[in-house]
Amino acid sequence: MRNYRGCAMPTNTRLAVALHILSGLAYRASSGKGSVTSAELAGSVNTNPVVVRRILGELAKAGLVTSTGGRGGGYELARDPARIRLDAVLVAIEPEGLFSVHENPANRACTVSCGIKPALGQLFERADHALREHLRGTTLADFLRRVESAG
Amino acid sequence: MRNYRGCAMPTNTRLAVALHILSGLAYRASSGKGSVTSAELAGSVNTNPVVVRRILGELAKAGLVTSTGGRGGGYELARDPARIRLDAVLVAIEPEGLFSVHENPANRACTVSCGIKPALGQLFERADHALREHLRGTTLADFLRRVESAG
DNA sequence: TTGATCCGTCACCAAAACAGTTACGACATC
DNA sequence: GATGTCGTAACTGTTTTGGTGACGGATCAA
Repeated sequence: MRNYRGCAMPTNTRLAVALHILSGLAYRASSGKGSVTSAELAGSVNTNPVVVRRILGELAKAGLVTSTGGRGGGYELARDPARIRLDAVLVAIEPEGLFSVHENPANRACTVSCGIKPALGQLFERADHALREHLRGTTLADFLRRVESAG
Repeated sequence: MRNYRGCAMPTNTRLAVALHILSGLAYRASSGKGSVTSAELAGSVNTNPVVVRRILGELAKAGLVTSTGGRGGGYELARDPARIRLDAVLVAIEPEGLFSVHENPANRACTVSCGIKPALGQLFERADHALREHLRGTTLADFLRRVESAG
């Protein structure tokens, strides 16, 4: 599908890249190896190490990964892949939720205009919650198994 | 929250505007009046009539509204608000789903890189489905009641 | 101590999408 | 025919994203 400007949809690939990175870390952890550098991960994702480090920075802030600097340094999962639920990844990457209410000031003469914002806020909050609940049912270990069986 | 560039999140307001517009049409329908012009709706949303018409074009393609040109023309709901489920609105506005897989070519030497795309595709498809199922539980009539009680 | 890595972050660029605006043709109604 | 409305094109400005180079600071090995 194309939008009215004839361009493809936007939709971030940042969640996809985050899951790719985390799968790489989980895969490496299952092999018993130590930390992984941003350059190695960038080679797997086929992008630039800085892009990988930016996303890893958000995952680190959320407590999902840890990093060590210097020679032999890199990134590791902060805990076992079976204890990382995918809703935590979504929250780390998109902390504000997926939908947003328009900021346009309300037209005081219009009933709909005056009531729309709280109604939308409640609707979007519940929709985000439903999405997170769904993702909560899958762990990173589950996801890695699907990646390995798909390859 | 702010992202790495210090800017606010993106996230379309197009779904919010679409629900605002549809609420306006449903509200007018409940008053027994006829069609509503894009200029009237733009006054409620506080935006430009062309922005409203663009979104209404997508809703019309999805069969949710109809339009009539010429003097006295405008937009009307295609069916009763109690028979419009909000998942249909999401599909009309975001037909490709909310998430997308990165297009970077796979690194053949990497197990994760080779298996990530089908795994992400399946995960995102199921997440979108869960979200649509949630929205399916609310009709435009339900939503309008919340708008009216919130005002 | 020195050097080699590696993270963390900044600055910059190009591509893409959205919101807003003006304009104009097509069409229906009066 | 005049009026009013949709449908759409073109353009601008703002914002986000992805990609790239650069550099300081931290860490580790020799």
